[in-house]
Amino acid sequence: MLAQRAVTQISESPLPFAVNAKVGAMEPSALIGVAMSFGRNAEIYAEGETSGYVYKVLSGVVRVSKLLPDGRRQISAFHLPGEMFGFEADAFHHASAEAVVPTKVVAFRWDGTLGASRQSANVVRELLSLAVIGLRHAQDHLLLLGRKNALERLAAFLLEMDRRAGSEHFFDLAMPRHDIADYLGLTLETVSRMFAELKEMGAIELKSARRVHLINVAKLEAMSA
Amino acid sequence: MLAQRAVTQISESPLPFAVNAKVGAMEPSALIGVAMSFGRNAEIYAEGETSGYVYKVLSGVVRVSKLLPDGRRQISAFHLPGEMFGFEADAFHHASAEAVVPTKVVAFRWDGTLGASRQSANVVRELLSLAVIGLRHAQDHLLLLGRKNALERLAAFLLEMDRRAGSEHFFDLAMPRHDIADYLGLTLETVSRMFAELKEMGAIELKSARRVHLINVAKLEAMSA
DNA sequence: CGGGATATTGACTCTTATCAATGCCCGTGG
DNA sequence: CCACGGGCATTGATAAGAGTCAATATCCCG
Repeated sequence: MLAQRAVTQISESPLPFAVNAKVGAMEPSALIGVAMSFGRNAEIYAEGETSGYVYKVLSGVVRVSKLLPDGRRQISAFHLPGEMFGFEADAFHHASAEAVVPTKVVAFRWDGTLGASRQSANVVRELLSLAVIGLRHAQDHLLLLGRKNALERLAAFLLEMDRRAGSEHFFDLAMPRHDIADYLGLTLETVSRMFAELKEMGAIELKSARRVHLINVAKLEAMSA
Repeated sequence: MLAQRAVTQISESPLPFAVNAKVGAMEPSALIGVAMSFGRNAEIYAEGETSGYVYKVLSGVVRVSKLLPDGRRQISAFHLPGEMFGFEADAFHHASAEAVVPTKVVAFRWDGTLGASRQSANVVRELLSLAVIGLRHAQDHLLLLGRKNALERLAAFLLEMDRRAGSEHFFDLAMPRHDIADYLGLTLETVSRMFAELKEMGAIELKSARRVHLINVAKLEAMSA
């Protein structure tokens, strides 16, 4: 259960550097970033910890999750290179973030409570745009968790991953079945069975457990509800 | 099924007025607002419609929801007086908003895509703060929908409503069982059964179906997981 | 090539959904 | 003032979907 936590937290090269390594579209260009590396399953920040930074993924994949006291976990999002995460309204993290695979991020100092115009207006505008996009993703995911069945959830997940990987209909999943299950609100066994079902229906093929080939995208879209 | 839609959309007094009717904490003080009234179940905006405004609740209750093609619905949030809703990253609404009870809102012109500094930096900062708070609520709700059982969901819902009503442990629910069910990802029958169970456990009392009295808050908190 | 983590598959259980009947409350009109 | 009617809520019986527990199977990685 806890084998997932605290493996290798390799915090590397805390060399402040001005931001010009543009990976995605948005860039808080007025902020100073610190590059950091994390090994597989390493914790980037934990729920309850004091915040003070926003993060941008340079390479790898990050999962943001919340835990119940008894260990049940819900992953709210996977973040791919170019995406930002870690926004908080107050001084504390209300979710935790971990590297799914070896991952590099840049941390930008950010005090959400900062009063006056200590930050450039453009940075704030960019962050607002990102936060609103995050809100939209969350609403979509609420619909998935609250109202879709297991097959619909997996179909939607595979389409989301495909789209974010470039819509080539052929991609590798960075995360294990357990993470997919915790993202989709299912058990890993059910996820596995739904993979089998999608295969039987001829909607997908699996080269290996992680290597996905979408055979019939239209069918997947129809069944993702 | 559709009896819920399009009852009375009373759009009243579209008199632009400078914002000084402070209802909540945040106020986009540089924006001009238009007051509007909506009857029970009236649509404030629909999914797919062009956006261009953010809204603030003056009185009443608003539900924001998304629908699947077959009619399954997920309510992502209920908004009470003082709260803002309707943020969009692009020109379209990705969810719909309706009045749960007769409701007054103020609509503020807002073009999220507005490039340069057409809006005051403070307004943007306030909206960012609100969006991040919305993100946090969404994460909590994802955990509820993905990982909590029916009883835990209802307990958490009642505690949320109590807190937002002033934590007097005695309040009226503005919404019917059907809306609670669609917020909690359950059926209305299950919601009703869980109310009965909470009563049997001595955690709550119901003066009527909508009038809730929290008898044992500690027990509710323990069981909301 | 071997071994541990990851994934699949099977048998069975349990929670919640579904379908259906009844009850309750409140506003309206006789 | 009381009876009626309609929306809303409760309760019951049964079914279905996903969870749980358990036994392999497979895939990397060293």
